[in-house]
Amino acid sequence: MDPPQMVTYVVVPNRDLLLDHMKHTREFKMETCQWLASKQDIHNSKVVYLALESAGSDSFEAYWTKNEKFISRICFDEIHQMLSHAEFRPAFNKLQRLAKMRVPHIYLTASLPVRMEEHLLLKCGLPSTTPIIRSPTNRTNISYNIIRWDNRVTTELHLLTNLVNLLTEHFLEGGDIGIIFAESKHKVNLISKAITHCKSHADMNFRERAEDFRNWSKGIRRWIVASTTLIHGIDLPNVGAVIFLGPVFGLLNIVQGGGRILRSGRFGHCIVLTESRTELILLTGPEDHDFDCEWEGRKWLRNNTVCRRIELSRTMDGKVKTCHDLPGCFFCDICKPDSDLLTSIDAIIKDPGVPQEGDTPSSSTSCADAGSSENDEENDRWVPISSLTNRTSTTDPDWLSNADTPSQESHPVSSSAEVSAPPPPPPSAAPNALSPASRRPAKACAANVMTQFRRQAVLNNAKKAPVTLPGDVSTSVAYDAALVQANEQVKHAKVKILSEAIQKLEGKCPICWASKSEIFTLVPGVKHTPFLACRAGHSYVHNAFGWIDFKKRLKFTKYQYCYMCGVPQKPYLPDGHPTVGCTLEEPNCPVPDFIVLIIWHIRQSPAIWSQAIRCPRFLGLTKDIGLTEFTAWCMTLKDNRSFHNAVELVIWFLQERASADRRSLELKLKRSL
DNA sequence: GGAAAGAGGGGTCAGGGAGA
DNA sequence: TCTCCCTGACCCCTCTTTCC
Repeated sequence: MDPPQMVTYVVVPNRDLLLDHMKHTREFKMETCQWLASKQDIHNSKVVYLALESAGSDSFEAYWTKNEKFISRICFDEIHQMLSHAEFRPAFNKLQRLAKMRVPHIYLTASLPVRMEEHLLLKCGLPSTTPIIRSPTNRTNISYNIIRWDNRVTTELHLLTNLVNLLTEHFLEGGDIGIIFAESKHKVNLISKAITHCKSHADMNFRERAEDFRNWSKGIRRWIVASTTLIHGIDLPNVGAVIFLGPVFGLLNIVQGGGRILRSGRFGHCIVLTESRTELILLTGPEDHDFDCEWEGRKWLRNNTVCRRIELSRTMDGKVKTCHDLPGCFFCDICKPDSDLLTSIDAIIKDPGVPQEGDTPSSSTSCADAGSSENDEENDRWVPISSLTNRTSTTDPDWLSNADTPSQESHPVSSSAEVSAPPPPPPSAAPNALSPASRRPAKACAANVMTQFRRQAVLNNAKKAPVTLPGDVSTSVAYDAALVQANEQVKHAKVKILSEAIQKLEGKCPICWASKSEIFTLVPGVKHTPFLACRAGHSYVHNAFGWIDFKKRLKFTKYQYCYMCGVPQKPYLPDGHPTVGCTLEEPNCPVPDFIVLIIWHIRQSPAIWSQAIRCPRFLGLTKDIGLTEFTAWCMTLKDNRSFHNAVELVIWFLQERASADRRSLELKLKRSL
């Protein structure tokens, strides 16, 4: 009898991509299949694909627990979606449970901005020492262009019609096809009806969507208009141009969508249309939860002076590259403002011609103005200004101050400045496996691959290509699996402290308990305003309502913390707290606003606050920290054995309080004796 | 057997209005 | 003026169940 063969499992988050992978695998004469909860027999397959929902299911956990010794590795494709898509696709949050599998894990992505590496490791439940191997994401065959148009001169739909015609007739080769990306399904429908007659978004039924995709990919329809659904995984060799209508939720989508262009290596155009009389608000800096790189996208669109590739390469690779740095590069609109494409587009913008009937659905000035509710949303994202911006004359002080760029001239200069990526460790300096210093982005390797192979082997071989799986991975893999379990134990110990507090304070006022040591029982129907009622008798209560604003600013990871009280949910659900599930009924949270109220109490009590900022567990807390910074600190996740800092601070307070109560009791006992 | 609906996992945000 | 409450919209997916 033949021994059972070892199998590679690959988790793929998109159905189209999964089917595409299976097709390619079969082309290599390899047996493959899709694993489903309802169809677990994999026959002789050596590579087995799973949908995201299947990978996070209880059925698959039971399956791999039973078959772990026959699993050679598990791979995760397009893993950056773990950050950007987890909010609306909760199945991503369930992938963490797979970190316990004692097999090598390989995480693949071509679109992970450097500032998100730590976030991704935390989200995947991986140790911070996990080696990351990167290669540059520069696509020299793509020309990036931002086209500003004036809604007093033409309409978005009319401009788009002209642009599509121009590209089709003069810039696309015979079999080439193009994509238009829009932010809303409404807009997709509108443009499809008026221009492309071919579309793709999630609300279409499977057959209609597949048919439109087939017509487009075969060139029967030269253009398709799509929501961001088509941004991932479309691997066609003949996409010659991509048009974005606005920033499309962030720079990451522009990189991803632009990446669809001519995978065969020929030159292609990436064009972003932006209305010239609107300005994108630029906040002070990227926020931790901005996983779509919306901030970088706005910064990129505001730029009128320096090479488009600077922000792209800085965001994605942490290294600044311009068109002039890359041999054989297809120049962007800043580096070659007199290209044939830009000259032709300028002519369209200055003299758009008479809009034809059907070009625009109403007398409004753009697709977004078609009288839809989406318009309101778009207005929220775009703030009109009176002055026109100009490609060559505008100097954006914010851009310049943040640019780290070698020049403020209107044209880029060659630069090899490396902004943030630290140098790799010398081969001789073998770092401690647990030391943060051991995690260094390795230099270019065979592919954009993140691996969890043996650390030393990867670090030593980081510059060699291709990466090969070392023969003996068991020690490292077992170590990582054990680390995951140890982290879980630490978190469960913390949950026990929360459980005791919740059971004690159910239906009670936590502020009365925290500030006066009195257990005040809340009566249904009788209002007990926290802080105000708790300090009854005081003439004035400082910051009695500030906690409400603080509460609105706090944003914990969705579905992982109770939205009413802030305590963790499964698998770290405290005893006495129900699972906050998907029901029509209001969840019966026993301690509403528990975390936020206790945090506010800590911050407003000088003695406790000074104790907290001295605590070595809370690095980053300072005496005069502002509310914005404090809120950001509260939402920060330190490591895999911690909850968000807010929860950690409350747990610390509960521990301190228990110690004080214990000491007080002992003192009373001594006195009574 | 195929198409459509529901579930998953549970909010967030903005805008408007009422009441203190 | 501030706080609280209500309403409606929210791009991006896949699997399972129900209905015809």
